[in-house]
Amino acid sequence: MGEFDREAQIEELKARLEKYMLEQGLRSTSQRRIVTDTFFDSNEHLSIEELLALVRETDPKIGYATVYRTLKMLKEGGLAYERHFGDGVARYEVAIEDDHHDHLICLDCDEVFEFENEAIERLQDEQAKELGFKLKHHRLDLYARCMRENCPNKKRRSKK
Amino acid sequence: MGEFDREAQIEELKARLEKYMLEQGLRSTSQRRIVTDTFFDSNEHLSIEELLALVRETDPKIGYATVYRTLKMLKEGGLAYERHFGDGVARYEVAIEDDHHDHLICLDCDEVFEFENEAIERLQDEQAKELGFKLKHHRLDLYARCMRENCPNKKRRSKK
DNA sequence: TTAGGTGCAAACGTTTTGCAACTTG
DNA sequence: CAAGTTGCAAAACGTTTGCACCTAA
Repeated sequence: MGEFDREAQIEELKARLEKYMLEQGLRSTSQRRIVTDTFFDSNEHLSIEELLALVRETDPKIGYATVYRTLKMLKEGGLAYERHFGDGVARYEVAIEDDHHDHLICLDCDEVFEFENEAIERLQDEQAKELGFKLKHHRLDLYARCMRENCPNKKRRSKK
Repeated sequence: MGEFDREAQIEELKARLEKYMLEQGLRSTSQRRIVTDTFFDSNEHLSIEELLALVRETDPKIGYATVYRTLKMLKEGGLAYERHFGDGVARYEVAIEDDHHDHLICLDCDEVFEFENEAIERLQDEQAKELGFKLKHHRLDLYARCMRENCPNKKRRSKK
C-alpha cells in the first residue's frame, strides 16, 4: 500500500476504468470524467453527498443521479467499494489493488482509521475453510474508544 | 455460548430489560411485552417486517411503528444488536452476553452462519491497542462461496 | 444516426415522527 | 392525573427510475 506512488496508482485506475468502459460499451462524458477524477483523487470514504459537493466545485450543474449512476458503474467495474459504517449512508472507497485494509471507527469522533493485519486475514481464510467455504471477501470494522489526547471527542459526522 | 440453558439466558435478558426500563422510566405495556418476548424467543437475524409478522400471530393489532420503537429501545438498552448484511434491511439479533459470534454469509444462497474465533478476537484487541484505541465492539462478516453439496445455490432472501 | 447519458422530478422502500387517543404507574 | 405509549398516516431519508432532451462514437 504505497502512499509513495499514488499518482501512478491513479493512472492505473483510470486505465482500468477505460478498459472496463470500452468492454461494456460505456461512454466517456465530461460529467463522468469529473466524477471519476474527483473520486479517484479523494482519499477518503466519501458519501454520495460529499462527493457531489466536490464535483460541483468543478461543474455546479451535475445532478446527483449522475453521481449515483457513476458510482454504481465504478462499483460494478470493481473500481470502488461500497461501505456502510452505520450512519445510514453509503460511503465509497477507491479500489486500489493490493491495498486491502480494514477499518477502525472512533466511537468518540467517528473518524475512520485504516489498518492491515495479515494474521487476521489468514485466520479468516482458515475459519471459512473450516466451515466448508472459500472466502471471497470480508469486512472487519473495529469500533473503539479513543485514548488520544487530541481526540475531538465529539461527533463530527451528522446523520445527513 | 450455551444452547443448553437458553431458557435461563432469556430470563436473564428479561431481567436486564426490566432493570433498564425501570432506570429509564419506561413502561411495560402489553405490546412491548409481546414484541420483546417474541424477539427474545427467536433465534435468528430478524428484520422488522419478519418480527412484525411473528408478533401479529399473537396480537394482530400491533402496528409496525411499535416494533420499530421497541427495537430501538432494545438497541439503546444494549439488548439487541442491529446488523446490516447488504440487502438494505436492518436485522436484529438478541444480545446474549458471552455469546459473541461473527457471521459468514454464503454468496450463493445468502444463508448466514455464525462462528466464534478467539484467536481473531485477540488479534483485534491487539490491533486496536496498537492504534491507540480500546476496542469496544467489532463486526466481522465473511462473504464466501459455498463448497457444500446441498447448497440451494440460489438467492432465497429477496430485497424486501 | 443511434445507443447511451444527463438532469429533473417523481417513485421507491425503509425508517422516523406528529398527533390525538389511550394506558401505566 | 401526569408522563409515557400506541396506531395511524404523513413525512423524511437515501436511493432508483421514467422520461424527454442531449451527446459521444
